[in-house]
Amino acid sequence: MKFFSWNVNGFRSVLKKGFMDWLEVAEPDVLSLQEIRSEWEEVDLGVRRQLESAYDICWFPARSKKGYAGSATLTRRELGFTLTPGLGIEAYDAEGRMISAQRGELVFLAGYFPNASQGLVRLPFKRAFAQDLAKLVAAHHAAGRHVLMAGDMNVAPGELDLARPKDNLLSPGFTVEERADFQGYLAAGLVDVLRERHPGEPGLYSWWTARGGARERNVGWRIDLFLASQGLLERVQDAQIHANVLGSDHCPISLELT
Amino acid sequence: MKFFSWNVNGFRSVLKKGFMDWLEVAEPDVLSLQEIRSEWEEVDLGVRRQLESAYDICWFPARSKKGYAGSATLTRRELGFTLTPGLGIEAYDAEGRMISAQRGELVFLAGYFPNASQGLVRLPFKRAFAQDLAKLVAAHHAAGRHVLMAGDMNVAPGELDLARPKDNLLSPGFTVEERADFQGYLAAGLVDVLRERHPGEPGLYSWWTARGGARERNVGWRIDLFLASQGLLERVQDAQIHANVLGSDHCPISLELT
DNA sequence: CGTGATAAG
DNA sequence: CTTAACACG
Repeated sequence: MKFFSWNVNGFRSVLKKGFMDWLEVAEPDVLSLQEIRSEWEEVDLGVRRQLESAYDICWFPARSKKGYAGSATLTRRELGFTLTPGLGIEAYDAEGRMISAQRGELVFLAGYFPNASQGLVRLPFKRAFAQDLAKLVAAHHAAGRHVLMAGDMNVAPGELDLARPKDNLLSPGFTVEERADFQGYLAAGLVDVLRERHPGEPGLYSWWTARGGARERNVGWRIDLFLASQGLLERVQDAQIHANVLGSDHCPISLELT
Repeated sequence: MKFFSWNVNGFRSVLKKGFMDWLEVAEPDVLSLQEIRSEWEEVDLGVRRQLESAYDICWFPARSKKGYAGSATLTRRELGFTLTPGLGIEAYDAEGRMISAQRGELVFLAGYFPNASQGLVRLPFKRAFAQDLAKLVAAHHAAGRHVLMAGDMNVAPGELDLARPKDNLLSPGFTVEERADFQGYLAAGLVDVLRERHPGEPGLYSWWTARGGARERNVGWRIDLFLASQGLLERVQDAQIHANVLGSDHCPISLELT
């Protein structure tokens, strides 16, 4: 079962840049999209029909602000996932942040984690979100469920996960607070799958600023992640960063489960 | 002496679409631009230097709102025009509407006349502007000066001056009020030069909506005009609409004076 | 630097 | 439909 996650920075934008071609090649069984920045009705009708023919779709745009944030989860129809938009917490759900997809004892919890923003003005919001999410993961574990958490987490877990750690100690996405909250996910029993499989390997990034050729020079951040319950690790076949896939300032990441 | 007027709908935009090439071919002696929508400092430095090498330039952007309206007048340096931004009436001058260029007994009064706007919300403003301008023209005439008035006047003088007069009797640019105010310019002693030279000729337009191929089908309006003092008419060599010149939703117009 | 909303035309 | 400002990332 191939899981993908991609912050598309505007679904209508990435559609113009070959998203459907990518989809045909990647063949995800489960796909989380972030920053869809559109209502489902605003998406090209042909695309909608094509996607609906193969996938169960939970399209979850922000209610709070048009064209802002939002996420979607698509699961291959035959897999029979149950899709639930939101965490049941209005502040996050109004921004279309997280979607649950459940199938048996597996919960796929994916979406667009808040950005701490310029001046860290949304750091408190982001921290509350992370802490609420860690509690939810712990609750799933307590109930005997496995969790696969994915998305644009807007935090680089460690120094290895961004090209310029020293320059970004106070930047949104690398503050001590954000990294501490990330540790909270691990404390809840999750594992950063890609880092687990590539300990010590630098240069593995999933986001590059659009300014000044950062992507060509691979001056990036690894902020798009798959975190898996420890009990799920033996089922992980593969975890990848598809840095060659263009169309957004983020690239897709994937994880394969038996 | 070749006078040109062109609503460029964003000077930086038209620069990308070959404005400088057009300038080299057209060789205006005097050029009024409307809807420059930029500060002079925002214009490409090479372009600024090139223009400054040949022209005296009065760049008159709106103070009231960034990227809105504004006009400019460029006169060939050797002609020795005196350039004065504004009419001395704050409400108009804050929007960078009109520039005077004087040389001997000739006053070139050009710029971007207000648009009555959706719902005619600015019709009162536009009427006040037109009436103040007519008074100014009359004053110049009383003082023995000739006036050449030009620009995007945002009014089609008569039924012949737009493709769909019946459909636009209540539209901004063709209301009875706007046409009455246009008559005020004629009452002040000005003549619509192009119409004077082509009485009864339809299809002479200078603006076409960007929506739905209006320009290809020549469904347009003649709202960019040269009006000349009666005493100036014997010096008029030529008056043209350059409908083939692209780059804006308006095309340039010109008038040649001996 | 790019996406999308918005105001204005 | 297009320009430009703006918010956000």
